[in-house]
Amino acid sequence: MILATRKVSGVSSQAPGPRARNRRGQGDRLRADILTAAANILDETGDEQAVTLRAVARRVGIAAPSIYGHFPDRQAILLAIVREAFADLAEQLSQAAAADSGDQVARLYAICDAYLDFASTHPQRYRVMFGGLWSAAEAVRDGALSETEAAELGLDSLRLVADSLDRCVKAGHSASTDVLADAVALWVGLHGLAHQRSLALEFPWPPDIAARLIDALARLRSTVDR
Amino acid sequence: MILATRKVSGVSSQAPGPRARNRRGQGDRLRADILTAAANILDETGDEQAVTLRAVARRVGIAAPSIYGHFPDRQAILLAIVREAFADLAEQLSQAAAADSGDQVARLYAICDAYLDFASTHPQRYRVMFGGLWSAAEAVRDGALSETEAAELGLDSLRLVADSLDRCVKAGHSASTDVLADAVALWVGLHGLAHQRSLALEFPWPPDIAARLIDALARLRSTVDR
DNA sequence: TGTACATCAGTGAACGCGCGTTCACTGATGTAC
DNA sequence: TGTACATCAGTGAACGCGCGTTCACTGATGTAC
Repeated sequence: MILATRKVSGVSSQAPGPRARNRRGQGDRLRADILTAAANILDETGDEQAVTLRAVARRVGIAAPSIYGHFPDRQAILLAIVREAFADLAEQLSQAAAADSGDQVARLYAICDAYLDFASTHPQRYRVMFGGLWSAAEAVRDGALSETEAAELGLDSLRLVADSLDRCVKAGHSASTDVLADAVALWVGLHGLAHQRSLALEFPWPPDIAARLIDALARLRSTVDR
Repeated sequence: MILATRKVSGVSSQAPGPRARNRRGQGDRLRADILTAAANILDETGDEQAVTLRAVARRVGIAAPSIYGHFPDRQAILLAIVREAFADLAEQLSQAAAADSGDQVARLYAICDAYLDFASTHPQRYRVMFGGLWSAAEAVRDGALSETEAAELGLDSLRLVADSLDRCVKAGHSASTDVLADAVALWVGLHGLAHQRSLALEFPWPPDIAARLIDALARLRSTVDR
């Protein structure tokens, strides 16, 4: 009985059973399974080091060397996760931006909220995206990531913020005179809040901290134009 | 000859020679040496995982088990580094605040600049302070750090910012109506910039990005009071 | 002034572990003839 | 329609490595008598 209990708890972090082999031509499915498993390990442990080839293999239910058919090495898995995470983030923001009600300030808010939501939904992944141990600089040095691609990584989000801020200015709701610079400032502020919150330390955040950052950095005029 | 060259390059990351044993009663010196060595490894590699007992011992020039006389385990070393780093940061900010010229805005700027300077001088250490793999939450869970102490970690800096902002308000230079909340927002903004810069990715920062954040978040009135 | 002895500040060898990676392989699946 | 065979999608055993930690120890240093 004790043994059985042990076994259950020991297996809890693994896939339910041995995995059925993919049919011919569908080998790429394993690639996707590897990525999800790795992302899950990351989200659960919050530790990049926990994403080992062997841990990933255990969870997927395959032998460790099977991974080499799909990724050249360990770093490639982490890089793929980060790439996917940035793509996810960009899509979430796009969706938030798509609901265009005509109220440009509401649209900017929706985008910023989506950003903060993404970070608080996947705090661990967010931390790794922005330089846990995985650092884009390192990946560039190793040649796993081109320099231009690295520079491009968070830029989609920034562009969306900048575009949205621009609309606010044009609609007369923002006093910004340098939209790009203010967009960068706003984005940095959002990142600061998102990152600090991702550390999961209790902190008595002012309830309106997000609005405070957004209003100030986007130089929004109050509703009753002052 | 080849062997000699190898030896030199192999030793390059270690202490110059074998270390002289401390005299009786001065055993605590080793503790300090261990900490500096660990901090240096961290600054050079930017990798918390590189701070291994054995790597630290190699650099100090002692045998690995000697560390146990001073630290109960590996985590204790990292925790001590982080504690020290936060104390350093607080002191830097205090020094910046001490030069009180009577111009409260200049004082606030000096404090903020000191914060950003600290981060750009020790980018790797800064990243670890704010949740590289070492996370305060983890240390609290393991009982290595009390909850109140963890909450206290960055608070000195925040208090200094809040106090300085308060002075600006009282001198009529800031329009803030909730000094604490705005101080938090300002601090979050500084952290966002400091952290993003610590990733060492090239990014076309607007030259006045810091001032932009500080002015907006501190709700500073322009020189010619608008 | 001499000496026995406790203490301090470490050392060296060894342990078991999980890791990334390599290697030669296997067996089912689809395809050419 | 049958069959030989290439290919695909993996496996299992093994390697060498550096790690954290434990253990029994050593030799210099200071101190009590």
